[in-house]
Amino acid sequence: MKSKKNATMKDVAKLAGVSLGTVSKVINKIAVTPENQRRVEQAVSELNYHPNAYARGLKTQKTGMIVVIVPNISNPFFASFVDRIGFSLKKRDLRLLLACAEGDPEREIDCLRLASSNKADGVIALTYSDIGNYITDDMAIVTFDRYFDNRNIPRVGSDNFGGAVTAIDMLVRFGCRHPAYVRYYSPFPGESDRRLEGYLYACKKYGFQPDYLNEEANDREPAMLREFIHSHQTPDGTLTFDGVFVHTDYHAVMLMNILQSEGYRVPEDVQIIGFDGIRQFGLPEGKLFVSSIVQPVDQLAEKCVELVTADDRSALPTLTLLPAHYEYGGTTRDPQACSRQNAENRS
Amino acid sequence: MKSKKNATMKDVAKLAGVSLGTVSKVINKIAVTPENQRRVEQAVSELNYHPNAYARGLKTQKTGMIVVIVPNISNPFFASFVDRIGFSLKKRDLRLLLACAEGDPEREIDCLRLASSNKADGVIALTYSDIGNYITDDMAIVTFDRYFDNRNIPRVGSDNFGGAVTAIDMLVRFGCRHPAYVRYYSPFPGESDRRLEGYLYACKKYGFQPDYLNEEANDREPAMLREFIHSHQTPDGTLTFDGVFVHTDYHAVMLMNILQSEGYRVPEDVQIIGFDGIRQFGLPEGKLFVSSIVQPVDQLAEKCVELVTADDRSALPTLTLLPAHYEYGGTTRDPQACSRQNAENRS
DNA sequence: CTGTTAGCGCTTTCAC
DNA sequence: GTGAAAGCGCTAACAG
Repeated sequence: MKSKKNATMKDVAKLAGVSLGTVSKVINKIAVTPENQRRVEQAVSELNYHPNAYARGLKTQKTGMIVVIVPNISNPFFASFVDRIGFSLKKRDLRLLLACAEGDPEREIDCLRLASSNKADGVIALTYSDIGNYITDDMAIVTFDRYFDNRNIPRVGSDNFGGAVTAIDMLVRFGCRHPAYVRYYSPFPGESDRRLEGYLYACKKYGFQPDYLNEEANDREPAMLREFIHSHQTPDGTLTFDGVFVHTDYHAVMLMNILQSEGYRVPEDVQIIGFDGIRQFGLPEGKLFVSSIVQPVDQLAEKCVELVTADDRSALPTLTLLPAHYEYGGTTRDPQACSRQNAENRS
Repeated sequence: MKSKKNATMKDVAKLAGVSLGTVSKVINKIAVTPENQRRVEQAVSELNYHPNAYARGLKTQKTGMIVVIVPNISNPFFASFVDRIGFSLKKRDLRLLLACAEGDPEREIDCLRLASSNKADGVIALTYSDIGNYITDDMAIVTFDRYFDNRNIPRVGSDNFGGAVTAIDMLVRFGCRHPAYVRYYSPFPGESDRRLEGYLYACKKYGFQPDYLNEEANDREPAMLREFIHSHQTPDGTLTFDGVFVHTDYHAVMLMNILQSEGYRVPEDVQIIGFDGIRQFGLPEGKLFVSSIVQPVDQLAEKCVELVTADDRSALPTLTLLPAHYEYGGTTRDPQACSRQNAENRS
């Protein structure tokens, strides 16, 4: 077992007393005589033989690997997305080649190349860089959320518009009459832009005056939130909004902390609903940081894998939207959830 | 560009009017005449040529890929570990093949096989399954924390003993006189077992009576914590411990929630220090969930990569321990941190 | 420095 | 069914 070179198909053939082709057939589950089948299997286990993936890949031009590009994996949403992708891939006996771009477009382009250089059979990309021009028409690629100009790349995402409408519906149901919206956006167009549209649509539906913060992601995010709060204070210190739908859970928590440090109570004075459904410690049953519109990560991942592995890529849907749902996370005056929680505490 | 087969080295050679070997040299950065260099480069870009990784791998028996095995990637500690591994790998122009075992030993063994079947050059394993017997002597493998019997597998981890001692040192410095310890452990031996030893050592050092909960991970963890609390209540409701060092941040939060639901204040009545240093939303500057002994994830990852890529594996250290440090996260009566935080809130 | 050539380990015709 | 043989695209050893 020590430093011995790996057994090759040739070795197996010799030991089994059959030809190379026969061994290959057994490995690839093609019919051979039971006798030969047995002898080959015997030799395989005796030599602890495992087919060399590279030789096989060279021949078949298939690698069994899918590149997954995400900005990073520390972000809990990306993490759970990758986690579920891995799960869906595994079901199909595929491997996950992870590429964390860390905001470096070079890195993403490099990963895209993996697909061209036959190191991977497909790419699932969740990216905020401008790599549209490096995507060649022949590669199997699916993007999450992100839209690329001039290209017919299948896109998968949550129903952001519907999710936003749900957020406002919920805030209204829980007593809000002045729901605001806060968003820091990436400069790249994607499906999550629909959250603003959903907010505006819901405002019109309820006859509310839209009131929102809509800025590009930047370093002054907390400061801007503070300013937003101050600019909505009446002389007696109360706020002109009583609920906020926030573009992401991350910013929802940021807003909550700032509101609290300014002496406002959440959810008593201001109710908050975020977006993403990020759970503490990444546990499937983990607590949400805030009440949120939860993205259906499992199904999103499965859909991405389904599309990237599709046999016929010519008939793929350009856009696939999956429903996101509201879930209580402590920052809404949700009567049902509150009573449920009390019950849990008693247990 | 559409459906055209990828250009091969042969195509490049023909277009450039040189031989295969010359092209290969250019690709592998071996000296050729400037004229040939130019012509080959020209042809390469003209044909958009990329070397086929599988053909190359077949020849060189190198793949440029490292398998990273973790239980999952939703757990923030594993996520940031993988994130940093990716970073260290990238510096060396290596790729990360991610395997989330999801507690399935079969899956881990399968990944180990990748290394044998030449699909990967090495393995970094953070695992809680019993896969020791499937590790062959010839594979480049490094484990995080986990110890395998009878095998000389390089191990990397935090200085768990030292970290535990620091935890108690800190609790004492912040006024504790009765620090307890709580731990739910995995049945597999690893370096993190040293946390208990560190606790016991520190108790002896300070002349404290050790007082701890030490159980295997199970489904009744919250219930057992509640029982632990109840069994430490004096008739007037106060607790016989005034600080708890908890084996992980995750359980530290669990304990904190239960203590609070029982009417105790953290850190006023009970101070808590966890272990791991998990940050909210995985941000490098993110808030800790609890005061904690922070594992040096960056250095741990770098060390793992360093060891797995070492040229001479015969002289590798069997164990490499990196220092973990205390960091304030709201659950200790840390005077310095409190004042710092107040300053921040004012900003 | 260059071109030629022999494989790396496997799959896949193709006659038998 | 089976075995022989021709490559997949690349690297490395060799003679020129």
